[in-house]
Amino acid sequence: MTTISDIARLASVGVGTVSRVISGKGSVSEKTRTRVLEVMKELDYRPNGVARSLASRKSNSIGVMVPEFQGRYFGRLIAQVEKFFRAENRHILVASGSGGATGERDAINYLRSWDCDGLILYSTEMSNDEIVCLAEAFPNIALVNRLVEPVRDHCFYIDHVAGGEMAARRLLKAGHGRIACITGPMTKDDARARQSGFEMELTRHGLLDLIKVEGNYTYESGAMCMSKLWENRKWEFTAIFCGNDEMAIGALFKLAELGVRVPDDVSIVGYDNSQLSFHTFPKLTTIMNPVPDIAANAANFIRNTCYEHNIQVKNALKPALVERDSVRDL
Amino acid sequence: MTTISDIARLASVGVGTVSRVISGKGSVSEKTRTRVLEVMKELDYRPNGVARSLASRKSNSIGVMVPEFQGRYFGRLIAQVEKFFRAENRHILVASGSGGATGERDAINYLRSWDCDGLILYSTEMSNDEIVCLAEAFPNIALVNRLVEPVRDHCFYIDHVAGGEMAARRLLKAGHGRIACITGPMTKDDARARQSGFEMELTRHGLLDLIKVEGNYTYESGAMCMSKLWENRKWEFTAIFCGNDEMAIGALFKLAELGVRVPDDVSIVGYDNSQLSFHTFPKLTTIMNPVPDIAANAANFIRNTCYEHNIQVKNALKPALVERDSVRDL
DNA sequence: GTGAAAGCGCTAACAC
DNA sequence: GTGTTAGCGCTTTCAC
Repeated sequence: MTTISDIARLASVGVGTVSRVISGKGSVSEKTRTRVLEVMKELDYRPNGVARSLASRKSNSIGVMVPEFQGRYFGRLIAQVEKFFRAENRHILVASGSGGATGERDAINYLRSWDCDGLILYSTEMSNDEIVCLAEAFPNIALVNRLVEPVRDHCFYIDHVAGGEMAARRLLKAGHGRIACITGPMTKDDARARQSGFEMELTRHGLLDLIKVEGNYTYESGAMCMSKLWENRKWEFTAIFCGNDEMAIGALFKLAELGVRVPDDVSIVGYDNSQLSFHTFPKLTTIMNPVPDIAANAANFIRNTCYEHNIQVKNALKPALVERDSVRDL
Repeated sequence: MTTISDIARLASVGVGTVSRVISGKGSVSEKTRTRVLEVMKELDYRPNGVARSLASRKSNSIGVMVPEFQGRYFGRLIAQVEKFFRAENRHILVASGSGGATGERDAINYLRSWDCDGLILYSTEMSNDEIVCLAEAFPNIALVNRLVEPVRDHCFYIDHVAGGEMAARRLLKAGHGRIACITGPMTKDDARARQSGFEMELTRHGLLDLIKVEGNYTYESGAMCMSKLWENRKWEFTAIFCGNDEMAIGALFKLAELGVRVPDDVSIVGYDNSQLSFHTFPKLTTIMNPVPDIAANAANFIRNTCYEHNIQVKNALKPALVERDSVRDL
């Protein structure tokens, strides 16, 4: 392996000089600079990042922790964050917190042990207290898709109440008055927020009753809830709001089996704008998670705290309605 | 930040001893060991991975390069690889080669600069020559989803010819005799292999002519090719083989618009077993990419070369048919 | 079983 | 402008 002193020796300069041409900091005469560069090229020299990081106490890399690598959502998040940092020649370290709080803790420890300058965390399992502790010990931290009150400046989250309201407004606008809901698991903050935004908006328009079934965000549960809704429907609904797209697609599938046409017989609004929602028939009207916004704001927050930027950031990001073909105007 | 010498001082031992209890190598008396462990816990000591890596010339982490983070495929690959290494307390570094050969080179250089013990690469843009060069300079390398002849031991790829044959056999078994194809881009090795396997199997059964249109693997192109096929169909086909699921779903969508029923009027076989294929109506019969196999074999290859394992690995992995609802038996 | 000391490849401070 | 040198936090001999 070629090291900096090999280069220094062959170029007949000191290691300090080589270091200066590598980093571009400090001044080097054009002549020496060229010579050093030549030797570097010739030997295919690649500065050792580990040593640089250790010596400078700065790794120029930021750690990203996601619950898992699968799923379109996390991929998009990672991709977006990476784009930002790659643009300024920094890198990201990715770790998955697969499997509960312990996994997440491990992943974070790993990231910290590699001297990440900053951390972007999508933690679903760790407790609020633990996160507050972490943020005290290591302030260069951005929390994604989660609001932890004591450290709200570090949080970049979606205003799901607003999202629920948007869904409701769309259905109201189309003239639907009898609406069913397939909600996400009520143990989850985001599921509750979506639903409460939805119901609040309905209430504001004088629509006080609706029927709902609780699912668990999976395709299967969507189909099952749909069956339930359909079997004992003394209550004739014309539209369904689903807590996420997967369940909406499960419902869509069940409806197709039942011979019910969407949107002719019943309208559906999903939530998440997942890739799937674009590939169904009919294409799903849904609420878009502003992943790029979240990623951008979290990344900028880290750039501010770690790399002396001074960019305005927004913590609560608004979702948006994506109009497609699953809602029919009455 | 707590360092190893802080621990040594507080536990009244030398740094060497602390190092031994951290690594578990060498012998330490039970008494000292306990004391050191206590101090470590008390100070929330986290060994610095960067320093360890530099000192030991071994990072216990392996680099993974994928073309992009989005898409189900890469997520699954990364997740699988990570599972293997996490199980033995090692970690993965992920980088995306977004944007052509340069991006891939950058990503690989980055991974190497961090002293990765081994590399698992999903390169789509770099030339064979360049890969051979790389493999000479750095032999701890596994190539995923690609066959580069001179270094075939390092390659873990799918036998797409076999996949094409499977698709053909399924359709043949159902009694289809007039078949249309929406192929992937013929510039791509895998698209050609899929198609040639398909055609070879047909030929073996005496079916010599078929109609085909070339797509580019996207949803949109699937829909467009389907239109083309449908418009000027002097040729009455009863089945379609698509080069991947995305195009198959595009075709499905177009067919639904056209009022053509699947599989009643026409059968479809896709390729890839993407998540999407499970969420369509009807569910898509398709060919499964053995991602877990690929990941496992590539990971084991690296474990053999980097970490003294001795596991049997297979280079050419066979896909499999996934039977669902888009093929009708005539 | 344990401590001291010499690096790992680099940066940064300091002399010149 | 440039070379020298002292670390960065750790592992790994090598004595004891």
